[in-house]
Amino acid sequence: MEPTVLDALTSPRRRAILRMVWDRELMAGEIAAGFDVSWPAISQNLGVLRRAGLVIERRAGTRRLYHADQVALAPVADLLRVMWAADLLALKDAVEADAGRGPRS
Amino acid sequence: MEPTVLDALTSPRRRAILRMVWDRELMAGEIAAGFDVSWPAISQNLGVLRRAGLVIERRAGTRRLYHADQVALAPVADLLRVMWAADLLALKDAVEADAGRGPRS
DNA sequence: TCAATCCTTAAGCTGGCACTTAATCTGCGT
DNA sequence: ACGCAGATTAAGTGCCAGCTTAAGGATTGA
Repeated sequence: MEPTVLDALTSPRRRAILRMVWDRELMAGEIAAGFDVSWPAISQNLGVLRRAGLVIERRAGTRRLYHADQVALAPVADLLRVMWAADLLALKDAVEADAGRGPRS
Repeated sequence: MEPTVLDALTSPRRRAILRMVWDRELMAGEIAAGFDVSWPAISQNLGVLRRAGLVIERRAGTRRLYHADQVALAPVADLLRVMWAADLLALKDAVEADAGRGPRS
């Protein structure tokens, strides 16, 4: 029932979130502002990351602050670098495919 | 359109196939016999692995032989070890969840 | 060329996952 | 107590990856 580390990492969105909080602590709202999807969507993804043990939640008043758990992430740090590189390629491909709708080069 | 290395590795089934042909060459039929899904399902997964450049196909008569491309796999070998370990855990959890239907311990 | 074997490709179905909107919760200020 | 801001939880929708069955090559042997 609880999501595994791999479950959490298979989503590009969650990898992007993880990169945002890699070396700093951010409010849920700040994280959500970085994407053009709804707040609840980000909240749900944060929940997956938290239950998988990849991020740590800290409450401060009405706010919830998140940051990557470096210890838990150490074994998959290399994996993440590979995936982030792949994410950039996928983004590049998507942009080019979209440009394909316009004037052909 | 062509599947990426990561696309190929996200599927537990494909990781299992990859492990089968890690250090030996097997016929498509032999691989399919190792799973309780249909032949075409395995063939499709082999196609993904092949287009992603992770396995090499060799034709011998009417047969098609597959084996892992060690060179292409080298950069993600560690990743695979992590994923195979996770696969074992997932299997263990699945078995325990299934046992939960029967008599409680 | 005919049939048989081995395997892939085509077409359609389905479960799961990430998203949406709406409702709810929690802590703070007044 | 009340209202508001910050965020999660609940309920429902749509899409996609992987499966199924059925049809279609490719190669060998008679």
